[in-house]
Amino acid sequence: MNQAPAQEQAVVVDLTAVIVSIAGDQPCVLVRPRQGRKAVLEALPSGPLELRHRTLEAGLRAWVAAQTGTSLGYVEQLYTFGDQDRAPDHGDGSRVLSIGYLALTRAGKDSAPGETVWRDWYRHFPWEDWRRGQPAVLRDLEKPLRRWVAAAKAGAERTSRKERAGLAFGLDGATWSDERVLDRYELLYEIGIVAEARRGSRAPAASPAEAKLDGLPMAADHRRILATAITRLRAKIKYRPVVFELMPPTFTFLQLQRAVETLAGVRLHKQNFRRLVAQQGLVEETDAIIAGTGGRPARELRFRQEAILERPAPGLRFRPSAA
Amino acid sequence: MNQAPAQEQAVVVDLTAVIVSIAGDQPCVLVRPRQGRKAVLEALPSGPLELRHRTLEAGLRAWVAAQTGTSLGYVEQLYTFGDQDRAPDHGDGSRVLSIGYLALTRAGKDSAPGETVWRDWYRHFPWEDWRRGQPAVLRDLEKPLRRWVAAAKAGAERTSRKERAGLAFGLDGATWSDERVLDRYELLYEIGIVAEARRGSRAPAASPAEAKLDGLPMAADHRRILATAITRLRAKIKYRPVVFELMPPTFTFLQLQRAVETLAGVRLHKQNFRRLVAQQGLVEETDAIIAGTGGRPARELRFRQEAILERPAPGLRFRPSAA
DNA sequence: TGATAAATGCTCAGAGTGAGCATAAGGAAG
DNA sequence: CTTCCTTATGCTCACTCTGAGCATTTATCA
Repeated sequence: MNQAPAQEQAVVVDLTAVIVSIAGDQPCVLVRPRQGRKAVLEALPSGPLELRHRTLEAGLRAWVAAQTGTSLGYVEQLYTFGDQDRAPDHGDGSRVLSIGYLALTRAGKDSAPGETVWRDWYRHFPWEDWRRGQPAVLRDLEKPLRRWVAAAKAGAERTSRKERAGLAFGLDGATWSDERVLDRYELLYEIGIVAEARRGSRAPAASPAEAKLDGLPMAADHRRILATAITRLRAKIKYRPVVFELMPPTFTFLQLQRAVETLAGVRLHKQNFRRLVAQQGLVEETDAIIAGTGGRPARELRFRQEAILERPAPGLRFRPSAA
Repeated sequence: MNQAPAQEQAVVVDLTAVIVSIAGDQPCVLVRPRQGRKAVLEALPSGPLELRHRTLEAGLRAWVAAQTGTSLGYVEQLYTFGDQDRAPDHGDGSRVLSIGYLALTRAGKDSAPGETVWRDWYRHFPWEDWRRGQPAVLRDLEKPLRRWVAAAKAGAERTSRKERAGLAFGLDGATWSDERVLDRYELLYEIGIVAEARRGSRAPAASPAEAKLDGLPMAADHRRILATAITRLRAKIKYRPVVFELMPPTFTFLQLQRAVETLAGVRLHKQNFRRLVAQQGLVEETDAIIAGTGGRPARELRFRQEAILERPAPGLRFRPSAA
């Protein structure tokens, strides 16, 4: 039992981290430039699972600290990726599993530890940012989406494609859901719009028109992992007070609202957001007042730690607003 | 790069399946008896990841089909478990990762494929079934829980323990949440009530009184994986129509309600459940009427497949009722 | 000093939800 | 056949939650 049987080849386990912070109005993710086949691509920090780490999460924290100098606060396992044809290629025929993690930190844009840099995640998902109304790309994506639907022969398959595309991208009267980030990315991958889908020369190269629709690609399947992370985070802020992991110790209502909007990619109704946060008891006022907000000074707030334990689901169950 | 460096020892990846079905009023999970050190324990079906499987899920489906004769319908990845001190011991010092999966099937209790058997999951979690009111074990668990709280020195630690125990088990005015299955199990593990916690002779053996409090243990960390699965499933039925994966093609409102109650371990208000399901458009009436329900005959229903695609979150957002 | 922007307070209509009353329609007991 | 029990179904009502938007207050800036 000590010797692996011949057919058991090496399985390599990578821990891959999506480390998120907010800088101004940008949701940032920590990436490391990596030389790809043709160009320099951005890669998520990742490292091998080592046996000395007693838990997976401890392993992740250890090498993130070593590699990027960042000490992680909130960490959550996302998903284990193991598709053979989408895994990073180590060139030796071994099977690679990536265990994806989501981590939240307050570290700002200025601190760019090691070779890493903070990048706005919407560069990789330009269709996900609705804060200034419907993104321009989205209008252009509609055509290839409909073409893909029409390409199926009429019947069940076409119906299914139509519903899938409609649901993911809010076509045909469906409403846009901020949480379907992964659905949308996977659909674009399947259609072949996303550059990663064409790597194994599985699909034809993008036409120049199509290339413009795609966001910035990432190394290996890292954009998929990032999509998974955004999906999870957007869902989670609605029922757990995780935004506060990204906030400074004190803040104003509007700053908190902007943080949520930044992550969710939507605008919220100011008074209702305020009411929601206040009545959930998630924050308490300090005795300070913050001036220079561009208008009437705001009360300074801080997160009430106790809130985590009080309510069953103390998140911010906001909904996008029209304005 | 072909040869693994010396410090890279073998990582073995197991796929572990929590296969759930409903038989009568029991939520069943497929288990296989396995000889433990002292007694026969129940183990979840699991098998190694093989390289020929192009995706993890395909691998899971393949060996579940081979081993248990069951063809899985709904499958969802749960979590990857890798804690060194809680992993199954293969006896060769290798690192074992288990990727847990949740699978739902209609297969009934009678079909016991291979060496496997269907077992009521509440045997492993007797404190989770509130369908006939507060479970008796729960009253008895309160004492050791409070002792554990009191054992911490006064201050932050004790406060934290008090809040954690209260939140998980609904003590001190907190309300019981059907979704905290994993929290509760992990807390009992930490306290040492759960037999698995004492395996590595880490904690003293249970007093006879304490042993009665514990549910039936499972092999390795399988009870933890099962707890994770129940947690996920209980959460998911509230926002996705997954119950229907466990239902026969046609059913009545009450049967559907009983299925949800079985999974969630709580009683629901009949008329409101009915209204909820109906107005969500999750079901449609067939033209049949089912007699012999013990009262007035019921309309026969079937799941509306289209419902999956219509609403953003077409689950059953029920809440426990008093009656 | 007036315009503008932000902070805060409050109202109001509607949808959604918990509880429970009331009626209908089978089956079993007498 | 009548009565009682059980489940199926319909409907009401009080309340809470939420989306929207009006109104005021208090800074900053031209």
